[in-house]
Amino acid sequence: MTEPRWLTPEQLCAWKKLIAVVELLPGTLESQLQRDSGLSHFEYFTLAMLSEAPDRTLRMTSLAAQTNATLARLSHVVTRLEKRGLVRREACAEDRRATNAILTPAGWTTVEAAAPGHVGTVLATVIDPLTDSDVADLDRVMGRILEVLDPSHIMVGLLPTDD
Amino acid sequence: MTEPRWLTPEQLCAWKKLIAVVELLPGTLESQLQRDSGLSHFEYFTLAMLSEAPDRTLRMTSLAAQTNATLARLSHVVTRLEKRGLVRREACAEDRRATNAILTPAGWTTVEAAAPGHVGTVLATVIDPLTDSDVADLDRVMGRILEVLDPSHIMVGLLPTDD
DNA sequence: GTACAGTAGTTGTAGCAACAACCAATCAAG
DNA sequence: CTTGATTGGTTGTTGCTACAACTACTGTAC
Repeated sequence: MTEPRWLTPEQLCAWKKLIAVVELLPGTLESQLQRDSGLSHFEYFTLAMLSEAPDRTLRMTSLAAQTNATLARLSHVVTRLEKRGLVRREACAEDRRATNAILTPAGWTTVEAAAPGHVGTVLATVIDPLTDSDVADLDRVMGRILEVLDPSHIMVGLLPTDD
Repeated sequence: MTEPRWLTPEQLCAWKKLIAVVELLPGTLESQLQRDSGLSHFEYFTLAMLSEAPDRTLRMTSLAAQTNATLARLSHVVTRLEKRGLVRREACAEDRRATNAILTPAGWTTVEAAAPGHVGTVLATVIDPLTDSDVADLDRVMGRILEVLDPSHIMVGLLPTDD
């Protein structure tokens, strides 16, 4: 085995901060959504993706890709959302293997109601502490990391538009 | 209800990238550690904290603080690590309510063996894609976000030193 | 048309984390 | 010393995710 590389003090310091954010941020978002809207972040995200889709409808496979989930995980989650009346399933006419997930009116109401609180949390925890130039740096640095983590750029559309 | 604030396009773009990193990075670290060392990231982190502590010993409460875990979660994890012979418990002499967690020799060997692979993954996914100036920006921006997420700076010591 | 590989999705199971209930030891007040 | 509050830690339950097995359908080759 070759002598392993190590991090410089500057790299270590930055790394520690990144890992701390990675550990703490999901919990913050999760608990706000859970408390204010009774949704996990993944559930919110799933509803949000559907709310932006044409006819508020997406194939399970494509919804799984947009939410960065496995089909199995998505299937379980959609089952729960279906039981709560926020989403319904429908057989796909063109390909009878396929299933469409459709946002119900109740689901639309739910995601519309949840969005402002969620965005408020994002603003408070991430955006407001940063200057415009910080935001630009964040964008650039995360972009470089993503080139490694997600070379095919599957993670794209997020958050619903307000309008 | 007041008109909710929204993100500017630049902010939204940076936010999307941050959230993508936050979603993808843990899985990458997790699977490397699981595959190469049979440890979850949290287990590795727990062992790493102990390996840096004086006498490789820490009170459960203080270990929980350093790993950003609840006492309940830590207790379960230490039980598992104890069954694997990587950690042992010992009643605390000064305060008989307290329990010390102690890294065993086998635990030390395990964390020493796991560290290079883990650090290699960190380098490959996060550090190497960045310039020195990117690293400095990352440090500054994450620092600002952490001021909100973790004002008391509990998350500090990480990763073992090589030596 | 039928055999076979690949695609779409569901479901069962096992393992881990969050939450809450719980026990034991300490500390402070009278 | 004994009551009550606090701290330190463990354990049981519940819910969610990963993994693997399975069904069902499609398309292609023969």
